[in-house]
Amino acid sequence: MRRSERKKIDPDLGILASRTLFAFQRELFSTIANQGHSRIRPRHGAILAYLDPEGSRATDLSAQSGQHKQVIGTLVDELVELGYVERRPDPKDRRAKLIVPTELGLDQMVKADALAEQIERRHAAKVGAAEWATFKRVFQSLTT
Amino acid sequence: MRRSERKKIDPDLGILASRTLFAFQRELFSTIANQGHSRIRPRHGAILAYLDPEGSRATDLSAQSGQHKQVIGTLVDELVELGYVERRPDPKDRRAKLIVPTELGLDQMVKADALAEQIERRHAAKVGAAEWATFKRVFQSLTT
DNA sequence: CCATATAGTCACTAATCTTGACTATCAAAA
DNA sequence: TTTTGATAGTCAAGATTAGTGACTATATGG
Repeated sequence: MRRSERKKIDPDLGILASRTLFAFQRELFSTIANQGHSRIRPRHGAILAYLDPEGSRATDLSAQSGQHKQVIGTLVDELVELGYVERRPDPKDRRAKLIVPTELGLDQMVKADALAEQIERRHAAKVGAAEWATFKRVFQSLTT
Repeated sequence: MRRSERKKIDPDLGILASRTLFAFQRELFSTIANQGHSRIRPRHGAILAYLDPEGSRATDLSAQSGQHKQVIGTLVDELVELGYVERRPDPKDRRAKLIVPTELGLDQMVKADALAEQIERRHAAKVGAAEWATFKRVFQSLTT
């Protein structure tokens, strides 16, 4: 059997992960674009996916998303520009700033979370609840 | 519970996929760098992961990797430069060219495949063979 | 021979990632 | 209190990666 064929029948973890990631992003961002959030790109997910409604620090977002602090800074600039978040001084640490979602940001976050859940429910319905539970448990254990 | 905490306990599919992908790429490419292939970057995986030892067409690589033809062209240029592949006319179609791995390219492909398998075996050993089998089956079904 | 589709490349633009250095502030030891 | 080392965020620059439209050569089916 040719190598490319073997890869098609039994794709490795990297191939599966990248396909899943890109399909997920495509669906989520194209759907959410139709719900009033057409200006944001998958990129901005690094912020919005982890942001707390009460506000988060850039450093925490950096650690959670795995992006460099520099990248977080740029993305926050863009999201401020687009009206999704604002920067406020952190009362607990004068070095730090809190990234706080605006109304618009909160709306995006709620909708994105709902969409993610909906996508997962669809997969779960397709493969069965038990299999899905196993899948997610194993998946999560890989990244720890 | 804070949103960021919830995301940590029960990360969505996108978060899991991106973590898995990046961890996999990091490990594979840093290990393979120590095995004599330090010049190639994860990016080149789009070619090398799908390349047939007998040679593949740019169009097929483009379809399999999901990259634009233009990107494939650039990556092939680089891999030619680095001595991993060469372009040969396709005897079956004079418009097309076959991207054929050199000795060096074949060596990388064999090692990369072995490493991917090794990473998966490690995960399988950790979670148990049955769970791993279910995991991979469900994972694969997501992308079809 | 002709019309239409396909393989690959060129040229260009936009987006994204990575690094190193720098200022302000913190936290804790001397 | 002062010093020392770490941390938060930003600036600036460069390297890497992604996306588009147009173009040439060849193929395929009438």
